[in-house]
Amino acid sequence: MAASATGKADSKMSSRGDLPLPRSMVNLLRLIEKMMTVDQIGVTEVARRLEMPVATAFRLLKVLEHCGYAEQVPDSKQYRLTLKLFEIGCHVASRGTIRDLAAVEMDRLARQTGLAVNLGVLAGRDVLYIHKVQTDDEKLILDLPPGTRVPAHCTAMGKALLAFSRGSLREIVGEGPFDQLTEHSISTYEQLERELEEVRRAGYAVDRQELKVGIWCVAAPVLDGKDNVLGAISVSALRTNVDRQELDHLGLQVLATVRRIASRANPFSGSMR
Amino acid sequence: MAASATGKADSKMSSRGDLPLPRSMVNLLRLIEKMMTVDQIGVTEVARRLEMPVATAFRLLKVLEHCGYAEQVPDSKQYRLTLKLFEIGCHVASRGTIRDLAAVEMDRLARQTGLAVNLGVLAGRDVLYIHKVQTDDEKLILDLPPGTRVPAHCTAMGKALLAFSRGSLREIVGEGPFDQLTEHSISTYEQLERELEEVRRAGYAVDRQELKVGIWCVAAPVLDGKDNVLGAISVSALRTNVDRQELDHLGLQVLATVRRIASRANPFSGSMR
DNA sequence: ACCGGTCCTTTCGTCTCACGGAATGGCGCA
DNA sequence: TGCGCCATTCCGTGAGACGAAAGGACCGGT
Repeated sequence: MAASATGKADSKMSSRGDLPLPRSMVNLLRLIEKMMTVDQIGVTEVARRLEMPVATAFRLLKVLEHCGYAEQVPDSKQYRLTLKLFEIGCHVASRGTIRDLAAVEMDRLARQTGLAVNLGVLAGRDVLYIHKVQTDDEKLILDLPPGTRVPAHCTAMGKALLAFSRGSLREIVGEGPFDQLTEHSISTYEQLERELEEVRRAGYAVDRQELKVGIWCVAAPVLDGKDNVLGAISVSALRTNVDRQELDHLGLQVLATVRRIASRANPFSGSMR
Repeated sequence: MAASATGKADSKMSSRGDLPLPRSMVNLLRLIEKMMTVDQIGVTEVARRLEMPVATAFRLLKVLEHCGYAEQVPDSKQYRLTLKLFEIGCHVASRGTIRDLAAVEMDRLARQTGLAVNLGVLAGRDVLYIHKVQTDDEKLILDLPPGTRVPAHCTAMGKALLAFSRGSLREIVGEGPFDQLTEHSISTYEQLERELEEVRRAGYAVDRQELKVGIWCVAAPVLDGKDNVLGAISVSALRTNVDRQELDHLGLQVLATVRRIASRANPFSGSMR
């Protein structure tokens, strides 16, 4: 992530405006992002929302349609995204991540504990959930479908990921103060730093109602041979169903799980974003 | 040096003939599709594979990078897709499909039957798998992760989808003959037509080793109020674990499941204005 | 039926800006 | 040390993206 600080020590001010990026292509991606939030959308509304003439919006939509990313609904002549992006997204997720490797072990852990198990990676300052295994009724408690983002600082998974990440913590999450999703959420940078130190000592992270009242989570990172963080596994439980001792036991179970996952991942090392 | 002898050939395709599509945007999408198949890729290889000058490939990659769709891995200065496309894909899948509605009922069915349960939709002549619920050991038998495509004519799910689809069968699957994935697969158009008639009569479809030897499947479509096909649910079992009677019973269970799913989907329907 | 509105679609002249050849500099390897 | 491969940058040029405006289908109201 490099960042800042004197990449090219010359006097050229390069704040941000001087990198000339083709507008048409950027607009195409902007259109995709707009379309993913709505069910279907017409040409003129695209033009309005993206601030471009209708002819341009029309051209963009036709490109998406021609390439199979969008389709025109017959009745209303509006456009909607097809599932092609879903296909692509699934490919990306099972290629660049440990999802497939982890799935089997996650099942085992879910069976052992009877709790919901999640797999996620760090995406900026958020946790991005990749895969989940949960037994029916847990859906009602806390459902984190694949593709969901949650601020890292208030989840066990996020803390596990942050604690073992390479980059500087400050660059990743910023200075704070952080949003508090519950009254128990971490809010200051110093608090987070102390917590992560504790996570590193224990090897796993604990979340006591920091994300949602009534929920406790335990999470541990999956590391490759060179201590890169490939992702993290978490289990979530109703606070009323576990006590402190069980929490420790859960921690050990999660640790055992991530070690088994790690041992399946030999040849790779890539750090996933 | 690599005589890139091939002159430009043409670029404007294609079936439509007279609609001029911006090459730059189409190339951007082509790049995404190429990148999804590899772990990481460099500028020159992109240029080679997509038959474009390196400067163009470089520009495309920078657009993806700037918009968060790709990142440059520090060591090898090559590029890889980030999980942004995964996020987008997940949004699309849970917006335009019945995945979320179906998930709970799929769990129930998996528990009742002890079998693997899949949800899919029709994508051209293929079935596109959206979601699955399976118990651990079934993974080894037949694993169809989300995003997978399988020819519709040789799966129970595909037949369930085709049987209740609106469009003309011939336009969807073509004339045949169809690929046979096993010796039991349907291969001719007439055979498929007869089979679909049977499916419409029974209300559910059966696959006896047409997709994979040793596997039997049962599937039924999820219909909305206006008999549009929203998707289909299937269960898969080892042939040695079920007999004919159980197959009928499975059919009824699947039918009950899809009806329950359909009853959850009142305000929405696959294609409303 | 008529009219006004909204939307999708098409056309066309203008000039932007994407293109692509070529040069640069870094890196690994023989 | 030199060679080869690579990512990155530069720049002149003309293909082609842009965007205003017109065309046409549809709808709801009067």
